[in-house]
Order: sequence, then structure tokens, then C-alpha cells
Amino acid sequence: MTPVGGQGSSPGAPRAVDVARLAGVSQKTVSRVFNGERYVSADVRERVLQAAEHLGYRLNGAARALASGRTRSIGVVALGTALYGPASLLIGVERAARDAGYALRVVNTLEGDPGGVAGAVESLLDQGVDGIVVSEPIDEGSVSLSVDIPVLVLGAPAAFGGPRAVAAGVGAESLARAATEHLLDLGHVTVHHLAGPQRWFAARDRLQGWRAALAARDREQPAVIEGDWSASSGYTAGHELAAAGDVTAVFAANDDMAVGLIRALLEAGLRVPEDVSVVGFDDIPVSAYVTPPLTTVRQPFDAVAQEGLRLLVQAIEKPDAEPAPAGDPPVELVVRASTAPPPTDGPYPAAGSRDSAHAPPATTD
Amino acid sequence: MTPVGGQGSSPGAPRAVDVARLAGVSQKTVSRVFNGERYVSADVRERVLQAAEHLGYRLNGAARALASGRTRSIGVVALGTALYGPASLLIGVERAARDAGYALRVVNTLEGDPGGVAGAVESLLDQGVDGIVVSEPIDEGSVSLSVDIPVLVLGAPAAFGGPRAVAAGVGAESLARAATEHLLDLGHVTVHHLAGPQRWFAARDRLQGWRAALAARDREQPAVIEGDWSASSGYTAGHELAAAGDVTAVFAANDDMAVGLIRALLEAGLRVPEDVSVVGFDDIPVSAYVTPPLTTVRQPFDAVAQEGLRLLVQAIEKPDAEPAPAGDPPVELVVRASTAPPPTDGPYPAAGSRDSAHAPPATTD
DNA sequence: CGCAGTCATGACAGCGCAGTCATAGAGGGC
DNA sequence: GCCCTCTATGACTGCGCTGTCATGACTGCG
Repeated sequence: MTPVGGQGSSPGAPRAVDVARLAGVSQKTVSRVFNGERYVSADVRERVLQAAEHLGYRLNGAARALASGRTRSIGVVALGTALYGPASLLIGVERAARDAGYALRVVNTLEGDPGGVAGAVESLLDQGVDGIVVSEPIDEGSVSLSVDIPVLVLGAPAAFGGPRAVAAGVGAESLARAATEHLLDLGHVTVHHLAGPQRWFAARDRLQGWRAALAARDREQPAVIEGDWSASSGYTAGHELAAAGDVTAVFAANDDMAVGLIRALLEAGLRVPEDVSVVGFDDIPVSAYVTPPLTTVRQPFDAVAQEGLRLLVQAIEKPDAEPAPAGDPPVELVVRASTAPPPTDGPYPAAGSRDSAHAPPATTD
Repeated sequence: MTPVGGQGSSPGAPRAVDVARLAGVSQKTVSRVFNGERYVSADVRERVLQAAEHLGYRLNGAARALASGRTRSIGVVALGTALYGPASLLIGVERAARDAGYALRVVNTLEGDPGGVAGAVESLLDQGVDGIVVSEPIDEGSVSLSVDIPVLVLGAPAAFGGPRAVAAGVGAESLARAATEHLLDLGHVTVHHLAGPQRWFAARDRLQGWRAALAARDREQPAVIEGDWSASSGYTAGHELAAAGDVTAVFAANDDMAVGLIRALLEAGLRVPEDVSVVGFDDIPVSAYVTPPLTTVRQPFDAVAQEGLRLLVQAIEKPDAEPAPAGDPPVELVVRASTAPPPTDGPYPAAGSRDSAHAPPATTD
């Protein structure tokens, strides 16, 4: 049959040689123009561009990739989740990649799928990418990937991505530490932690930050409750904590869990923040508007994505240069109305005095 | 250098001809095996696979695309936003694409960027894709795209994607209608609408659904307030509505805005749902746990993505077949505690009687 | 037994670019 | 004026695969 031409588009798509003919130059010169190479006279460049425009020419990426050995694309291994953090990171990565002149290919690891990351990476290698971003990977026991193209790991140790991988992190540990310290500074004797699933590196970092903050002040470390990031798991945890009876401050590993937690506390007759203070993590868009508005820490997703991609692109284009490690971005604690000093009369007031929970708390942005 | 390779990477990566040599067959036969073509004996297939495994061979996608004219990839034009809806759709599309054997290339339109969708589509065409998914586009005035590869439009009229585009929708209009009717059924005389930005087709659909529900019962249509999807805009709108003084029911075009709205109402001394009922849209993960738990409608993102991709893949692979239009997915209203019959004693009770807002409302689901 | 059909394989020719090298004119220094 | 460098261009080749066609070996059936 008729051979199909063009890269998925019309068979009769114009090729560089057509443009060349029209412009009265060689195909190679067209290639030069489209790659911004030196040594093309302004005159010729202009003629070529006009001819190209006239014909509706566009470079064939497949042919270019085949001839050059580079696809100019970056693969992203993302989690198949609409969680705010991962989604934000993906957006940041896309923008940074595009700015750097790379296209993005995305593969999701289906949570629970064994060998998820490894499988996703395989599929990216099959597609042919110049570099790979592994976003917020889950520890699946596999020690590390072994790939021989540059890898960027976001939100996990670089080692996860293999010996030559680079990494960038949101500084989750210091953020978690800041959140915990905020509560301690308010006067709480200790802070409970509602952790994320510990298979996530991100969850571990937050746990570590919490531990570090308590350890630095010689505070007791209450037993950790592990959630699964969902508001539902926070809700369950909230009922447990309420039953425990000695809780005045909780640091939740993300805002969703914090919301569920608060709901459970309210249902148990505890006021937030009068009886129990709660800090979240992420600063999801609704955090400022839930009741009470949530004190939380904001993750610098964009900065991290940008910085990480810079490293990755450098590793792709200048494999020899020493990768300058990314500096930890600044900590940003957003104080709203879900935190306050601990109750002076003991955490558990007589039932019935919950009148102020709805008073409009000051919402600092 | 090191052994294993992607295709933009090590120059020494094994090629089909290497595998062929090792297996004692021709290169063409290797190609046959890797494409699952008929007419390869089990014996030969096995030998080829073993040889390939031994060498760590993987098909070079660029060469394949060049020779076949198909990239086996689908481009997605997404919004650069971490909003729950768009993010969920993207996930659904990725899974569906992978299931169909297509890789995904993602380009975000930066909101506000003029010619955003058109530019994004251009960049996908440059990359070479077999089909394009335009997810929840914003109406930018451009009548429609003109592309000569198959296009799937999600959450907007098919016409937006050009004459030959297919479309799949979440059935936003009927969902919005169901939400509004739920409020009317509770006895509210009319329902206010906090709309999404009207440049979004999704927002228009919801507005239409609301209008249709009211019109069907000959109810007055109060002036629409337009938000920007954010909780913050919902908050502003909430204060406006509270000041208006005659509001007993509001349908917000998404959950984020509903949350902000509720916060503003509470601050204005109104109880939800006793004084004002609120329905959201999306069923974001925290909706069940905010105070009060939010009545909302759930969008069938996964089903829509799957159905849409089925249509797109069919358009790619069997251009002649008639595209069976997707049936509207079922409406799913999630009734929680933010809706109730209108106050019998008039919407504005004496201040001070806000004691029951914290009572644990029954949370369906 | 002979011929048509099916099955299994290989030879060969591009797909549309970018890399390499060759070439030729335009300065520039002495 | 000679040689050398820098600029600007083209001819040719090959990246690694798939499509097409050719070629046998084998079936089955009249």
C-alpha cells in the first residue's frame, strides 16, 4: 500500500528536502537553520524559514532522534494519584522541562503494583528518553534502579535512582521540624505525629523531622500513628487520639489527614485549637478555608522541580560536569487558626463548652 | 562503557541485527517477533527472545516511528493546575493510553497564556503524536483547532477540537442539574449558583445544568456569582451572598469554592446547613471530612477517560469506522451534611443559636 | 501426482533527518 | 601576493527499523 509518511500526520507531509528545493538550498542547510547552527547567512536563513512556513514544514522528531541519538524528551515516573503534592510536582517538572527544550513523557506507577517504578522506568527506556525523573517514589524494597541514562529523584535519596542519579528534595525534614517546633514553641509539652505511609520516602522524612524536633528538646516521643494520606485515615486516627486522652498537639503528615483528624476531634467533643492544636503539611488550596483554617507548611514544589530539572538537564548535556547539589529551599510555615497554646486547665474541659469553635479565627493568609 | 542502554544513550546499544545474528535469523525476523506478527515459528520466536534478553535489546522507538510513520504515542494538552478534576482526568487518560499500548506526552497550557491550547497542540505536533487529547480546554475565542490527526476533547464540545474530533464528557450538565434538584427537592424555593470561570466549558456546563433545573420548575434564577475555582473566590462570594440576605441554598461549581463559601457563611453567623444549604461539585477527597461534610456530586473521571480514549484509539487505528458516541455516565450525587431543608422560621435566626453546627452529621460514604 | 494455497523466512530499500568531510570564497597579517 | 583562517554551503552517508516482495517448504485436495 501507500507508505505512510510524516510522523503520524498526513503521508504527504513536507520534508526538509522539499523546503530545500523551494528555498534553493541543500537539505543540510535546512537542517542547519532549524537547529540554529552557526554559519548560515541571514539571507539564506530567511529564505528557508519562508519556504518552510509556506509548505507548513515541521521537523520530523523521529528522524531527528534516530539520526542524532537524542530524543529531547524526558520521562517522568509519577504516582497515579491526584494528591496535591505529586500533582503539583508534575506540573512544575513539565514547565521546567519545556523551558529547557525537552518534551515530557509520563508514566504512572499504579499504586500497589509490584515493581511499579522499575516497570515504569522500563517502559520509558523503551520509548527512548534522554533522562528520567522519578517523582516521590515509594520504597518497594528494590535497592535502586540501574539505568545508564541520567536520573533525577524527587523526594527521595539520590541513591534510589542508582549510582549516578541526582536528587532534589522539598526539604521535607526541615519543614516537618519547623511544624513540630511551632507547636512546641506554643507551649505544648510534646507533639503527636500522624504519619504518612512509611513506604513513602516523603512520609519518612516528615517522621524524621518530627523526631528531630522532639529529640532536640528532650521531649517524649509519643507512639506514631500511620495513615495513608487520606482524610479518611486521618479521621480514624483522630478518633484514636481523642480516646487516648492526653493529646494537645498533633502534627499530621499532610493536610488531607489533618482535615480528617480535625473532624474526628470535633466529633469527639474536642475543640481545635483550644483543646488540641493541629498542624498539617502541604498547604493545599482549601487549607485556608476549612474550619478552623489550618496551620500548615508549604512545600516549594516549583522551586524543587526547577532546580531538579536543571540538574538533570545538566547531567544529560554535560555528563562530565560536577552536579552542584541543590540547596535546600526555604522553610515556609503558614500559621492559621488550628494551632494555639495548650489548654491551661487540662486538655479535657467539661463537655458542653464548645461554643467558640466556630468563632471566626484570624486567617493569616 | 556500561552495558544496558536506552536509545538516546549509549551508542553501543544492541540493535535488532545483533539479536538476529545471535539467534541465527535475519533482522527482519527479529522485527517480526517484537511486533507480534504472524508467521514466526515458536522455535524461532523463542530463540530471538532469548538472544534479545541476553543482549539487553530493546526496540528503538525513533527508528520504528520513522519507518512506520506512527509514534504510538498520544499527546495530552492539560492545564497546568493541580485541581482535583483535571489531575484525575490526566491519570485516567494515562492509564487508558497505556492499556491501549500508547505512550503519553504531556504539555501544559499555562493559564492566561494567549493561544495556550493552540500552542500546546503545535508543540505536540512537532513532537509527533498519533492523536491528541485536549483535556478541559478553556474557550479562548479560537473557534476550533485544525489538526489533521485524531483529536479527543474532554469536557468540551467536540467541535472545539476541529471537524473530525471526538469528545467525551463527564456529563457535567446533568450532574449540575441533579445537584440543583437535590436542593429544590429539600424544599428550597430557589438555588443560587456560584459558578466557575465562564471561559471554561466545564463551568458553562454546570451553569447550564443549574439553569435547566430551575427552569424546569419555573423557579427564579438568582444572579450568578462567578468564581475562579479557588476556595478563596468562594470565600469572597460567600460574604457577598451572606450580605444579600435571602439565600437558603447555593450550588457551587466545585468543592474548593464550596469550602470557601461555607467558611464565609459561618463567619457571617449563618449555619450550614440549618440556615443555608451548600452543594459542591467534584467530591474531592477532603469533602467528606470538612465541617460540615459536604454534599457534592462525583464526576466519573475514570470512566470518561477510558471511554474517550477508546474513541481516540479507534479514530487512530480505524479512521473509517463510525465513532460510536460515548453514552453519558451515570449521575452520582453524594449526600452529606451540608444540605438540609430550608429554615422554617426564615433564613436569618437570632444570633447565638449556632450550637448544632458541630453535631456529627451523618456522613453517607 | 500436480497445483494452489498457507506458513515461515530473508533480501532489500527506504523513512527524514544530522554528522562528517569536502569545497570555495572572504578576509587578514606580513 | 601568499598563506592561513574563518565563514558558508553542499554531497554523501547511515541512524535502526518496517514495508514490500521474493523464495522455499510444506500442506491438502481433486
